[in-house]
Amino acid sequence: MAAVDLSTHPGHLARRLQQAHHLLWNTMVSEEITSPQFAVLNVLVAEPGLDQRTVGERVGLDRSTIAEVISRLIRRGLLDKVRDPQDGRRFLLRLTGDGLRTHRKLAVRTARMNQVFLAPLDADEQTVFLDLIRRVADAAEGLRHPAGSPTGPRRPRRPR
Amino acid sequence: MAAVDLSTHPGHLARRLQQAHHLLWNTMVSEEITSPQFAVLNVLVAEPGLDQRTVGERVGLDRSTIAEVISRLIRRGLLDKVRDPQDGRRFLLRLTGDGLRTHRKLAVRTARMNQVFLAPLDADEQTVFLDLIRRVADAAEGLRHPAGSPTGPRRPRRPR
DNA sequence: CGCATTTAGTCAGGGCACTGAGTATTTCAG
DNA sequence: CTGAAATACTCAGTGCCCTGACTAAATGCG
Repeated sequence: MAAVDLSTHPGHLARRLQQAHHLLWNTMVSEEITSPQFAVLNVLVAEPGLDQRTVGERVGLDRSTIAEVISRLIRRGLLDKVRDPQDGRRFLLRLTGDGLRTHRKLAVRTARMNQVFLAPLDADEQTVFLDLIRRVADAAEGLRHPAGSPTGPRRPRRPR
Repeated sequence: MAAVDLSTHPGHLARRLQQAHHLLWNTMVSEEITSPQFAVLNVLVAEPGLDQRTVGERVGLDRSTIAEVISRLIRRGLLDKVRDPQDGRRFLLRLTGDGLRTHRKLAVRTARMNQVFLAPLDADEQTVFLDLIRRVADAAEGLRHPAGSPTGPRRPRRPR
């Protein structure tokens, strides 16, 4: 019987943590707008007019996934997408009035939800918790793009 | 500009953590067998002959998701599913020889992967990390089934 | 016994997440 | 200027994850 204790496996715990968060989000924040969708709105509040790829980079989603999320937000009327006149490959993204209102409303609820979510930990532990997750996630992501500029403007590339 | 710093949001960090883990799993453990699939194999190593629902409960998956995961494992020939002669609703699950061998192989690699994943933290921090995640996830799950037995044998229920 | 309730599993539908292949546009070396 | 390479995006395919509606089997009260 070589079975392993899953509760010592960070991957398994990470999945359970995310599921727990998803559940709480649905009950305390919104059943319509998901957490990744909110993350996209949030990026565009700070930086209107970004293109899809960059938004995906900011929130940590690949090009395929960010395209789906964005199409749902557009369908809901929270976002607009227009061709970049300077670069015909890009689509520039901008919140609609509705998108901005939705973001404001959800931001409040999200803050409340985070408090409830972290309530089992005291203030010090909460800080440590976030810090440890960040360090592990950053390190693992770093294994993918070993060197390279940490997400620069991404304009020219030496063509060999 | 009421944008929020996502790096202080546990939900966002949890998602990034899981993505990072997924990536590392694919490169260090297996591209065929996923982490949830391994979790199912692992449960059945310790407790052969469980039914679907209970397996799902052990690994933290609802009945729909566990059904999909199990059907993939059966398709790969790692699992067998037979009707419970005692209870015609249930399917009893059991590893095949291939399933057992696969579990043994992956268990080794998983242990190595966990070390790499947690390498950015020192030994004490690793313990704290796992403990904090567990506490937050457990508490949030507890919000769903407010009272009730914590996953007992689930036999009789008082019928009002 | 007989029917309502509970329970195990399936199915449809929606959303997140990745890879790999393909299209259109831009950029740059020659 | 022209063709190769890079870039932004789309599409197909796979897998995880949930809810809600449904089917079939078991259970238990009356």
